[in-house]
Amino acid sequence: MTTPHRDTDARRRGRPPATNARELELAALRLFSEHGFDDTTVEEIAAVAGVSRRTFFRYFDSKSAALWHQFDGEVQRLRTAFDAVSPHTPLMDAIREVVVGVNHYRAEDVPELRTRMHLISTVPALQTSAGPHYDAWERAVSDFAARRLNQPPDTLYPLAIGRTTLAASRAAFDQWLTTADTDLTTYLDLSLHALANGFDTRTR
Amino acid sequence: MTTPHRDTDARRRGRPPATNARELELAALRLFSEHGFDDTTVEEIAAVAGVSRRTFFRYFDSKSAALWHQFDGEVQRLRTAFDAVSPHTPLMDAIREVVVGVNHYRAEDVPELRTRMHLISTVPALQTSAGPHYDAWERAVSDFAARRLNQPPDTLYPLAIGRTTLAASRAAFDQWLTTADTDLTTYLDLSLHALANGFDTRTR
DNA sequence: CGTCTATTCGGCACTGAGTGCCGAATATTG
DNA sequence: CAATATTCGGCACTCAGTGCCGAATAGACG
Repeated sequence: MTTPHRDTDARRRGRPPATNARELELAALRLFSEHGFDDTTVEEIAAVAGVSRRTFFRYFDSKSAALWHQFDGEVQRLRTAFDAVSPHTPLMDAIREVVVGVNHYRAEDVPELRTRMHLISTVPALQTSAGPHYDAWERAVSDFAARRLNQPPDTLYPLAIGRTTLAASRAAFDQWLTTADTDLTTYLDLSLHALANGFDTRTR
Repeated sequence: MTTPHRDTDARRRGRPPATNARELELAALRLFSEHGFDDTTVEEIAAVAGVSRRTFFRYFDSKSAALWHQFDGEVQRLRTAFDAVSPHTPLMDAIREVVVGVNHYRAEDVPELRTRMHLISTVPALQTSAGPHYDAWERAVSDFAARRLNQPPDTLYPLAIGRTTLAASRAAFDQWLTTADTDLTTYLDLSLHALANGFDTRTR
């Protein structure tokens, strides 16, 4: 991850930044939607934000990274939510509540979220870039599970719980994308309940 | 996926292929291990196999695709195994048995498998390319679950089952990679049992 | 105000992945 | 031997990503 310029502004010394990650992200999101990911060059994204190609790569490691900016932010919100959860809530319940809680979006943010997730789940070149971002998300869950189970995070159970939690959540996202207007959190809750039930078809 | 030259040989007409996907895969695997993925150029891989750079891209869509050749083959073996499973075996049991069954490897194939999986799970540029390959694997499971549940494959339950099955299997693979010599299938069986139990910590 | 220093920006040059195109090479068919 | 089918190699091109360096622009300090 690039850590170029701290967003927290108390007016620093040198030349002020001409843009920021968020602005570049929005420019990328717009162009990707209009012309497609492959037919958009970094040059064009940078131009929309009013900076040079070189500067784009100071904010993002790759062309696709711009789309993962918000997602990466969710990882941090996940971790803080896990830190705040009651130690008496059973493990899988705690995970479900945290994931669902982090995914409450304001109505005005939903269209952008839909656009981004639609791109991520349809454009092959973007699926291709998902790996490291998903890993970080999974690790947040694995670390929590590891603390609860009193095991190292890279052992079977914590690993499996982190990975399957993301897997179930992604299924919920995909389902949400193809439906008209059911709430995202409804699908997340459903999918994570199913996970905690071992997909027992009798209990549905 | 590139479909360049049918491997099934009954001696066709034109100029005979100078290499094949398997040979290129082995060349890539060796160079990636020795010099690292990033420090290996497609030019070098092609040279080891005795062909030109241009020809490499006739067999694989990308430099990383060479490493996924065997994995992609497993998807087909998964599908045929699912077709052969007894309709009376409960869903999650069937999935576990099929996945475990497909992952029995001959002892002489294990070193190559370890090398490949180690590269896949440690090199960022390779994690980055995993998405589409994982998707195909998941879809094989989702399609089976969909038939069993009598639902379309792109609905919540089949989707979630396909994705979480891969997630649990990958956790088992990772655990197997970090241990010395426990059998892979042992971990797979453990992880998929845990999945079917909803990671109920009381039953362990 | 003038100078120093910190920080970002823009441009240049370079490597390497991936692609389109076309003629050369090499096989079978008749 | 001629026709046809198929793969190969090479060239040229676009674009992502990176290292480097000087220019630009701000605050700090005399």
